Amino acid sequence: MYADATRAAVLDVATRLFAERGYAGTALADVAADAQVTRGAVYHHFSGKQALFEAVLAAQELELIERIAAETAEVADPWEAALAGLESFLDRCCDPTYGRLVWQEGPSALGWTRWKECEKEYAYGLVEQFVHSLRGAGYLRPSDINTTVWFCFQLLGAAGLRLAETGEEDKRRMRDECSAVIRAMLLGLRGDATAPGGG
Amino acid sequence: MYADATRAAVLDVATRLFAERGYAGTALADVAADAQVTRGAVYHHFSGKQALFEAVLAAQELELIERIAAETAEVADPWEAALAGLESFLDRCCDPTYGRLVWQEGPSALGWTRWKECEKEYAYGLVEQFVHSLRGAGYLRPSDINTTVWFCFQLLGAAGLRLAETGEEDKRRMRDECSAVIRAMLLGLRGDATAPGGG
DNA sequence: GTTTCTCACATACACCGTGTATGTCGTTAG
DNA sequence: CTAACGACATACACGGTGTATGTGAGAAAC
Repeated sequence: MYADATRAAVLDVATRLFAERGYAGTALADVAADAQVTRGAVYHHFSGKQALFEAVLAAQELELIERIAAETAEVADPWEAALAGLESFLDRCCDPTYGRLVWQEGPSALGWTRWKECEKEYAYGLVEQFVHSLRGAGYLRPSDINTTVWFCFQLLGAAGLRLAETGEEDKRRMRDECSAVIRAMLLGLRGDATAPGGG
Repeated sequence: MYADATRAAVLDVATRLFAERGYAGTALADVAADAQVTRGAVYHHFSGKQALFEAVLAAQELELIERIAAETAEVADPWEAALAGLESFLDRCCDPTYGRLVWQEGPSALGWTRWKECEKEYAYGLVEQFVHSLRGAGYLRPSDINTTVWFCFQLLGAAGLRLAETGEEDKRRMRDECSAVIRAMLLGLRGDATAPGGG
């Protein structure tokens, strides 16, 4: 019963190829060939190209939210928890495939609407939680919460993209620069304008 | 000599269809049909689908940067000029097609790299100018300027997307909410943390 | 133990969309 | 009058998705 292994191999190859060549630039024939099966096998396990991509995406996002949940669980203060989540996210984005798949290929491949639907389950939902808890703790100046969530989410996406296109040698530095700019912008959202350095 | 009229008609229809159905969802046959010509005419005036889209994009962006240049020319203070540019941009984004074409379909249609190349000429370049003048005037806390430009650019994109997906009846309110959140985030980038209300 | 059923794939094909090569018609220049 | 060129239309080749059908191995039924 090698079915699971086949499925995993297809998913693995698809992850790599979608990240390397993009969604449109990757034919299912290429995926099948690299996984050493035929297109028939791919269609047996996934209902189509888009479904395969969504599976790839889900795997990427699940890995992220588990990591973030683990690293923010012990932090009591919502603001500190959000910053911890940010750092965790930025670390994940240093993986070249993550940012490309989720932030770049995602909207392009699934279409704007469908992508956002998927994201609701993962990154977007996570940001929503953090922002709500920040507001609950009185950290945010009053403005429409959904709009705030949206801009925070896009801020993370901007970092993901930036890191995805940054060469391996500059990645560490870029990660820290992204962190600094995002932190500064987030401070702008606070009702109080005092900045506690970092951490 | 109806060549110019034909070209304009194709460009016009393409703008509408790309905005309504997306890049991938629009076949050149549909464009040709709506413009009451054949695909041959489309290929006569544009070298291909991507080139047609780039022409559509360029027209959208040119309209924007002219408007922004006009409305910010008389503002002396760089910070106020940037805010004036922001307002002008947000107004433009209330046109349902602009945000969708530039921020949503753009990267998807042209691919990440090519889109950014195109944007350098238009919106991205404009943001770059504003940020440089802000830094020149000492408004920005020291951090990597390119990263700052990038995040500001993406902040605008986030607003463009948000407004593109907002219904006509909520657009005015959403516009103002976007303005408020962006202004707050921008204040976070200032060296001084004092917020002069708005304006 | 042979038949049958189903799972996991492979093969073959129909359809759609792009791009390109070629054909046609009207206008203009010499 | 014809030769050339611009502005299209027509026809076709190619690549890619999705779907329908074929096949072989193993489990289940009897």
